[in-house]
Amino acid sequence: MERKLNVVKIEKNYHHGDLRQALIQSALALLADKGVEAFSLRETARRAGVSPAAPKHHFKDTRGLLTALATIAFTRLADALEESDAAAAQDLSSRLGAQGAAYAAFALAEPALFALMWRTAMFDLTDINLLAEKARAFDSIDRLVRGAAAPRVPHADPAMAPTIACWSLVHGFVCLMLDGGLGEDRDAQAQATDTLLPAMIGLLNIRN
Amino acid sequence: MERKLNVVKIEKNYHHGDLRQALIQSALALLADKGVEAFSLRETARRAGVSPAAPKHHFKDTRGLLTALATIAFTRLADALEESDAAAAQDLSSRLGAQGAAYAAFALAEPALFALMWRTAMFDLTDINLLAEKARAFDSIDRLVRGAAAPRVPHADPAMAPTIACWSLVHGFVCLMLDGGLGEDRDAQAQATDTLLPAMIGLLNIRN
DNA sequence: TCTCAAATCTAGACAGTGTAAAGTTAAAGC
DNA sequence: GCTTTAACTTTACACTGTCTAGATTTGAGA
Repeated sequence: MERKLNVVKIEKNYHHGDLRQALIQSALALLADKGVEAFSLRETARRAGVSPAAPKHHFKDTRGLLTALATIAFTRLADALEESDAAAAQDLSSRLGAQGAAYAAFALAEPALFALMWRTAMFDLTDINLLAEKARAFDSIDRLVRGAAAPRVPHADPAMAPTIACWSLVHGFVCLMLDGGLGEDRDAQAQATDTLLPAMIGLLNIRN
Repeated sequence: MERKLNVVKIEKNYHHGDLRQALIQSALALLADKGVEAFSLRETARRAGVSPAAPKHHFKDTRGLLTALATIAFTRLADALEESDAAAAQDLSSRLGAQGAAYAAFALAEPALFALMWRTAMFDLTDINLLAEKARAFDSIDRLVRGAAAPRVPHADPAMAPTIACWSLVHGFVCLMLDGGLGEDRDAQAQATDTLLPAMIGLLNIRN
């Protein structure tokens, strides 16, 4: 029954070929489908067509897989922020608006992935790749708010107030929206993102 | 062996007396101990000294219990916000600072309970008591930011920008801090709450 | 006081979960 | 071609939530 003639190995092999990548894809799909709370390693393996214990060879455990997913999430966020800033106009306020919109757009496009990023009990927060991507995202914000020439200081330093304020404002707004703080109406949420968010950013006294 | 003479029934009865309340207490303790992710209905029952299925009579399921806990959380937050405003000075900026500090203090004092409030997939977001307490908390913020005389409008209304901005800023800051966005150093976090948060609120253009 | 129904809890079971240990298969290295 | 090693399966165990049926206690009515 099984045709073994195909050069491209489509039929199920014992060795998968690139199971690691396949698992990540399954996991991303599962996450998007069911959300963070309903995520399951077994279901991920099932979707990839392998046994429940197969992932262990590529990720130590669920935590390991989720660490990889969170890293991907931070990569995508950092990319989105950098791109939005590169494409934006020259004046600061519109650049701030563009980056805020990019942040919100990313979160609304992949809410489960965005939620995972902040479920720090679920993955390894000290993972070096994850930290790098997270720092890249943060730097993108900081570079815009405090200026490319501003000296790097610890997060808790008073000089960081504008950056953290900007980040907090947008992050908080997005979280409240996704987590039911601003009602459940999807249309109202979209409208809030389009009109309310820029207005809110405009209330912030940022000048560099 | 068992002394039945005590008027106050201390020994273990088949009927617990007030299992509902006991379960809530166990659940709150468990939540504080292990966090939201590690919460378990069976463990809650175990701590209350009853069988795994006992909670069903008082809460339909885990979701039901968590809805009760989230309602308690919103009640406490609303209380804290109202009290802080009642005790604060008269000028707007210090009142804003006080309420922001109260919000942060609540979240830092009970991080797991605070986290639960926004895990909207875990409980019944349409519960009428929960909605009432949540609205009370929101009204406390809105009353301060937009003034007691300001007309009530939908959340997405442009007039809401100051309120949502204020809430988003503080909420986002607290979330970032609890979820590792601002590093893991507890001392730095405490310092950030004391010095950075007021500075950030000061950056907001609020006048009513 | 006795009885009986309702409320409350226990016991047992089932389908899920994560993951550890041991066995099987295929590929790679010599 | 043979052996080693990596990749995967199988099996098993301890958890989880929740369903069912049954046991116990309480309280209300006769």
